[in-house]
Amino acid sequence: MTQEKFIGELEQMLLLCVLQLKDDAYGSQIRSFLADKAQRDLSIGALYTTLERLEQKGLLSGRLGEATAERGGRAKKYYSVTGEGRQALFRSKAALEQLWQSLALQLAPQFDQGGCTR
Amino acid sequence: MTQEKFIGELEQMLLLCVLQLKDDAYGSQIRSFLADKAQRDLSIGALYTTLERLEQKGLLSGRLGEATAERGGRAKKYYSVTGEGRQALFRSKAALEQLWQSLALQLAPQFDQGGCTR
DNA sequence: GACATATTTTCTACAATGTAGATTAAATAA
DNA sequence: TTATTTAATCTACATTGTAGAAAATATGTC
Repeated sequence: MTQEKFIGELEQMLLLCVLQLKDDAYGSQIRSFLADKAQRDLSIGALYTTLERLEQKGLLSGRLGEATAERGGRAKKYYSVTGEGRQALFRSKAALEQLWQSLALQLAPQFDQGGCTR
Repeated sequence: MTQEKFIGELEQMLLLCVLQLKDDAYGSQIRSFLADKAQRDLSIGALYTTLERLEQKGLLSGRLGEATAERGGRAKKYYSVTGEGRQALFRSKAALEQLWQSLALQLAPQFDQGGCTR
């Protein structure tokens, strides 16, 4: 293939959530985190479908939680971002950032690209 | 509706391109701009389909170019970003940015959110 | 142990967005 | 009128976004 594949906006966000939740990145935590930090409310189904797809693409890896949980309910599935996932994330960030930077430059050409003005 | 609709990643990018190209935002220009600034190569079809959808959603408005062009070929269709388009764009930016900011904070808690370290 | 309850994931289905190739339209040039 | 040029539209399909219902699997209770 000649061009890298791009990941969707929600995929980017979920990758970021998992990255930040570290050892506590599973379904409902991820969902709350996203709602809290980005004001984006997902249904359960929407969440898991996307997590599953990210795993299939190799951008996330999932492992089942310990069997000896001190609570009721099914075992949690913990996710972590793979190296490939990190790459995809930073690539997406870079692409969007370059466009925003050009815009900032156009609006205020007296500032340099670093964007630090204080 | 209870939650604002989100726009796709490519939609964001095209909105940004149109914003920056100002009075010269039409098909092939937009396409070159995107390829140049964000290293994202789109087919003709992919480009116009997305522009068309953005127009239908009211995030872009299009008008046909002047009939008295000094060249061969069909009339250009110029686009501009509507107020609604601007809003959608900044909303998307904000959501993603908040997630990235949390991450930066986690990686380097000694720095404040402004991110300026020089 | 059967049954309620709690917690979390999977299944099924459809809508929206991303993508490309071929075709059409509309202007000028020969 | 026939090329040539420039640009947009059409058609079709793949990928990503979204939600509601169902299933799985643990603990608590009688």
